Amino acid sequence: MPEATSPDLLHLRLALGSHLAHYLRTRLEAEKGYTATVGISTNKLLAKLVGNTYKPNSQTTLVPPYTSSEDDENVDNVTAFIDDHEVGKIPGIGFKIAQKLRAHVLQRPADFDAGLVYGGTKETVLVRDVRTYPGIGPETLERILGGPGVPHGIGTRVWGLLNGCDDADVGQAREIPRQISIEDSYMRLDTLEAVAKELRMLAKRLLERMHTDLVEEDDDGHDHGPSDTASISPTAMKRWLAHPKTIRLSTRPRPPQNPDGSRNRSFARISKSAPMPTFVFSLKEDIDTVVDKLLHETLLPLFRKLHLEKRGWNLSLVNVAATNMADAASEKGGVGRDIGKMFKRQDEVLRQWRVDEEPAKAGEESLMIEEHVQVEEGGSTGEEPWLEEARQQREEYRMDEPWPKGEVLERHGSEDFPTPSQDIESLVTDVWESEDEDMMDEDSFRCEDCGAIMPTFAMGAHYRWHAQM
DNA sequence: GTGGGGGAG
DNA sequence: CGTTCTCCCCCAC
Repeated sequence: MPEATSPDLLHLRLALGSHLAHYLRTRLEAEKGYTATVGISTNKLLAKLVGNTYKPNSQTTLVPPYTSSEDDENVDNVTAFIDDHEVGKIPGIGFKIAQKLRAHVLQRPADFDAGLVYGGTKETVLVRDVRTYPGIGPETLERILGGPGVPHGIGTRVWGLLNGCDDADVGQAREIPRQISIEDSYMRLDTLEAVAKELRMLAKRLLERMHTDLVEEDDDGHDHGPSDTASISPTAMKRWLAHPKTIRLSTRPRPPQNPDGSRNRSFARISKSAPMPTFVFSLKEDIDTVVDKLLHETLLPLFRKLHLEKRGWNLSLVNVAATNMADAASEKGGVGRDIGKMFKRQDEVLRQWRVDEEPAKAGEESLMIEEHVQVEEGGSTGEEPWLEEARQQREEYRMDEPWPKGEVLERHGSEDFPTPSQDIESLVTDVWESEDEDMMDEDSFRCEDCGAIMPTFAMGAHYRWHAQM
């Protein structure tokens, strides 16, 4: 991995990221009541992976060195960190790809699958095993993994992942999903009567979901539309935020029995789709009436197209989806999703299944931050030299601390903080200006002493820096 | 645009 | 920790 930045700048970015992460977690919990776990590194892959290190309500930073020269005895921490992961644990490498990679290094069909739970012979294939396998590289991987239907450049992509490289964007959450689907799995579903009954229930649940997710009830004449200057209409109006243009029915036929009587599970699905009938968008008609029409005019016909044989099938899963979201849905520059609303909706959905009233504990949302953090070898714990946990979970966040975890810096004195120079302020400004424009608006701060502009979360550290000069 | 593959959380 | 339920993106046709 080429060194894209100087060690000092890398250090600064990681420190900024750690700081921001702690600030965000602190405010999220104080203002919304949600705890969060964060990973901080230079890309999404690494941030995500390292975030798993310490799970509830904490944050972890992958510390430098991120690179090492070949004559260096010690490998860089990125490699050291990622090498010990089982291949299938890498985001972007799922079950299928992992099986192919295992088969390659094991030189056999990688049959291990079902359960070797008790065997103890865990032949887990690690990233290291694949990464160092003779002849391995982007081209070899492309050949192993590539094929019909496989995205081009998969070899290069996976090779990057195995080496801790990932250029995937960290995107904004959409406020309207591209698809809404409801599904159920079954131990046995092989009669048309039963199917009709299930389809009715799925259709009803889908309609309900469409209403809670896609219908906005602006009870107040608030600022929803582009121009609502004279909209004094407290008319508790409801309106669709998006219209799914397509409805899709998919099933998962239970795979036929093997000769030897074994069950080779398959997840293969088949599907048929049709235009979404417009009557489902009626906000006046009774739900059950709409469900009935949808069932008989759309879903049942779709099912017959999907399963031409009248019987003989046995479905293990049925799914009904509303897709192809029209207009408002495809807005790209959407702001972040309101996670409070997400949990609220989840709660509504879950409530109907909840038998007793457990103390509805707040969900934990995970954050992941690119850029930054701190470090250097050996934290105070010593066991994982490449990890530094910011663990002042119970402490209140203090703006005067330059780092979420002050002790790390103490060990190395001034080297841990950027050398004071006249460039540093523009450096900091550039960093976040170019990487997070949104923060400029409401969350920026200008130092009265030196004029540096920075996000407010960095204000405390900045003043400490002045004081320490 | 449709249907299937693969993956994330 | 494994399964279930969603949701997403890509590809070939």
